Amino acid sequence: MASTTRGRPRSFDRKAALDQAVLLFWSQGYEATSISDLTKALGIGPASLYAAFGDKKALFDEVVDAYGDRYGGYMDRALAQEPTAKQSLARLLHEAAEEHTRDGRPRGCMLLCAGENANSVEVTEQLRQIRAGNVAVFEQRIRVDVQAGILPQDTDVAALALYIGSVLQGMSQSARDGASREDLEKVAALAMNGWP
Amino acid sequence: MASTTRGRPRSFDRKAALDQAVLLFWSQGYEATSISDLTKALGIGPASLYAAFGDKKALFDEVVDAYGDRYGGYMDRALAQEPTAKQSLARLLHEAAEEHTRDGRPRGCMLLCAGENANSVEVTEQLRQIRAGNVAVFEQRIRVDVQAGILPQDTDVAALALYIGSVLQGMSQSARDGASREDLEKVAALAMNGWP
DNA sequence: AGCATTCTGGAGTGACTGCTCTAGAATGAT
DNA sequence: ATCATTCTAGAGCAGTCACTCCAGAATGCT
Repeated sequence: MASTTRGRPRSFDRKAALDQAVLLFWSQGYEATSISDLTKALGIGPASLYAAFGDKKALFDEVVDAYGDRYGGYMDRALAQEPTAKQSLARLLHEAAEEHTRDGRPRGCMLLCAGENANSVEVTEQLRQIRAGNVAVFEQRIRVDVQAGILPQDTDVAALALYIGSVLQGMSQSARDGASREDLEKVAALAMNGWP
Repeated sequence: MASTTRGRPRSFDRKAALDQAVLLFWSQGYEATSISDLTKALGIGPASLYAAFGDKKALFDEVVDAYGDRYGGYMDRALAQEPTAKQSLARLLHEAAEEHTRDGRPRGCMLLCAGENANSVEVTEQLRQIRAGNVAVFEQRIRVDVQAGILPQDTDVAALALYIGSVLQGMSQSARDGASREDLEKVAALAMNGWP
């Protein structure tokens, strides 16, 4: 470390600042989180924030990446570590019930929450495509099981993937609305009842 | 009619203006819809809008009512016109698939969309409570069937109601994200597979 | 016709938005 | 020590926000 850079050193921890920004955007959304909110929370001036991250959208891009790294890992693990698509997605839903209701962080999924009602179409569309990407990953995982004969050949793969994605979004919203982990576990269990 | 009121008559159709306001708040959300958006869409000045509706929040309250009247009736009908809770809620989900994807109106459910990421906690909470009220109605309907012996005595009524509510919210979000009516019909069908 | 009443258009309110400018402070290299 | 470099604090930018003021226009009542 100690990357020898000239000039006055930054007076705040960039990584800690990014963490704070994740929490703010997560709980309030992109549009409703102002630069002033961020600088107040971080205890720095706007110039420092702009020097470190560029403009608001660039900061948000970093926030989205950081969110995936720090809070989104359970998805990949569930998909990778279970033998069947059904077990993978059941585990994914159950872990989502936990992740969406953890104490000390905003409720629900940031990829869903932060982009709603943003005046910036760009942000809305960005998160939308990440969500669509997740559904596409579900679809791939399910297709593997169909080809392996674990699921029937005539399985409507896309419909199943969208189903899981929709339930996930519904759980996220219910978490925001105050549902407990136990509540959401039951939702996840009921949702998997519908699985072929 | 011709309610004989003195003074200069209003130059615009109040009901049509309210309709327009519903569409704007529905598609953009409470916070992201500015008074300027509304006055531009209606072709009137801000003073006229304020004289007719009060402030932004009062207008939104009327919008919420109007939305329920004009677009929310399918819920009550589904709950009232089917013999069992299962049939009621299955119909509700299938009709939601249709309602959430109708051409010529914003996608999804306004009661979910409009309040997200609003700086006004009041608005967020207002819509949240309407949603909670809907889940409570589902719960009542299910409980009737339990008491009638149609559903097992040990049915977790609250969990089932939250399940339907969550799926509904997920469908609304998926509709916003571009899912077609057919896509959502399949989601609804899969969701009802999980029903006891 | 004259008056009280109600609405309209346009300008304007203070507060906030994302963002930038400027002066100076703190560093590494020379 | 000096210098280029990088950062910080604070004021300030134009633009937008919800909302209001005001003069005048359009009505019903008398």
